[in-house]
Amino acid sequence: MAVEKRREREIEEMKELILTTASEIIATEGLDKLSIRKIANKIEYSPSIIYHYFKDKDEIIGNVMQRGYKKILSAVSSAKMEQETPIDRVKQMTKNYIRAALHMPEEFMAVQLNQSEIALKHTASLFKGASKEKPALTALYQCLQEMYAGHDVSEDKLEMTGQMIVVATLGLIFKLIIEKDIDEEQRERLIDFYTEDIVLRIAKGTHNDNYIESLS
Amino acid sequence: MAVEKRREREIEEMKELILTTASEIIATEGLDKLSIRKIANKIEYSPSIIYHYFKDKDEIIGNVMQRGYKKILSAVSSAKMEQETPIDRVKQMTKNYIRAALHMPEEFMAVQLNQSEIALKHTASLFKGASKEKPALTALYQCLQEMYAGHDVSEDKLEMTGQMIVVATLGLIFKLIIEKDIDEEQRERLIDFYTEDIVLRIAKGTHNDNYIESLS
DNA sequence: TTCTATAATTGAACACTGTTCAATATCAAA
DNA sequence: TTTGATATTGAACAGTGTTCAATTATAGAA
Repeated sequence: MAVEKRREREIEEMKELILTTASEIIATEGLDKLSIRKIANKIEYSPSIIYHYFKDKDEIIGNVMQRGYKKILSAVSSAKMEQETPIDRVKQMTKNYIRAALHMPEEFMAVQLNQSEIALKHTASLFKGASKEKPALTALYQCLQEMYAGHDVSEDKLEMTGQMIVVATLGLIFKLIIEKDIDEEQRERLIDFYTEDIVLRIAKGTHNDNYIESLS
Repeated sequence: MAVEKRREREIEEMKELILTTASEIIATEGLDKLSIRKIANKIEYSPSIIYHYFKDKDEIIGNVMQRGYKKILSAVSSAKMEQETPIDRVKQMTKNYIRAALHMPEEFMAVQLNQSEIALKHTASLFKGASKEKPALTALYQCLQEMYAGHDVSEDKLEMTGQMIVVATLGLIFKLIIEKDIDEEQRERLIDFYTEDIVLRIAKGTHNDNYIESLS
């Protein structure tokens, strides 16, 4: 019986070894340079063995992505408590999200572009009612609800607004990742302009103009 | 001499044949299923011959993408004249851009994600001063300039605002393409909400609040 | 028309890829 | 020590992009 526990642990360790090795390759050489044989070489096993621990390459990629993405999500949610007003929380969350994504560009792009089941569990969704299920959206949605508490704004519009912030942020991150040779100063200016200004423009739109004034 | 002209034409026809075949495969089976051998089979030539007309696979993909993207750009610029006010032109341009992109999702994604030289010539850029060089940005930039003609808005902020609209639009398109099983109604609602509402929220932010009022 | 130089086209090969599977090695339990 | 399970391997298959020497076709000169 004790032996079974050890085996289980060994299996977990082997999976871990494969995943971290894959992670290393992705980080240093890029996702497109990741191959089963390259992983096998690094861990000094034959390529075949990998298929005893993972169904296929996609499952490995999926797992690596999931891990990376969890880090990003935790970076976002850590902002929830730090800031006082919902507006500041939205700002902070967005900023954290962008920073975290730019720290793991390969993983981030892969998770977002991969429509595999494992990825869909973690990425934001545009489906109606998604705000209540997707972790990336719930926090944002709650902030918006706080902002407009007591004001006559339909739940529908509120959700769409949240989705638009997510979508716009994704677009900015994508562009910043793709255009990697953009100079540091311009990059910072854009991130700042986006988080300090654009996000608010989007968020503050969901109401009558008087309420805009009261928020600024 | 006349023979040279014919040869030139034949080379052009062969290139055309390769590109349209590649285009077909991409449209029906997806970019990841495109292979040199598959193109060769379809045009009933040996795979090697393709390398006499194109440097490598990337050059073929680049050319296919360029063509697709030109269609999208022309769809955008066709809106320039139709609408009266700059606001309506921005709306129309954005709508056209989204629609055109969704009609050729594979090409669009590939152009945007491919950071090859051929792609960089056509995609929007976040570089400072890019608005004056990139076709996707110039039209938008001009509308914004019109909107704020005579008002005290720095050129810098105007450009960044334009870039933010582009970036946000890209994000929406990406998400709509990736989440392909979203239902038609929600898709339309989102596109409408974005073009009719969000774009304006972003665009109208570049000024004092009084000017906002006068624009609505 | 025949010969020659040039360009088009091919087939075979190389070095990769993901994946499968029968054969082998390892090791715990009987 | 033998048995049974499982971990591990090597070889193979079918696919990929790409190169290159050998072949074929063709246009212009003799």
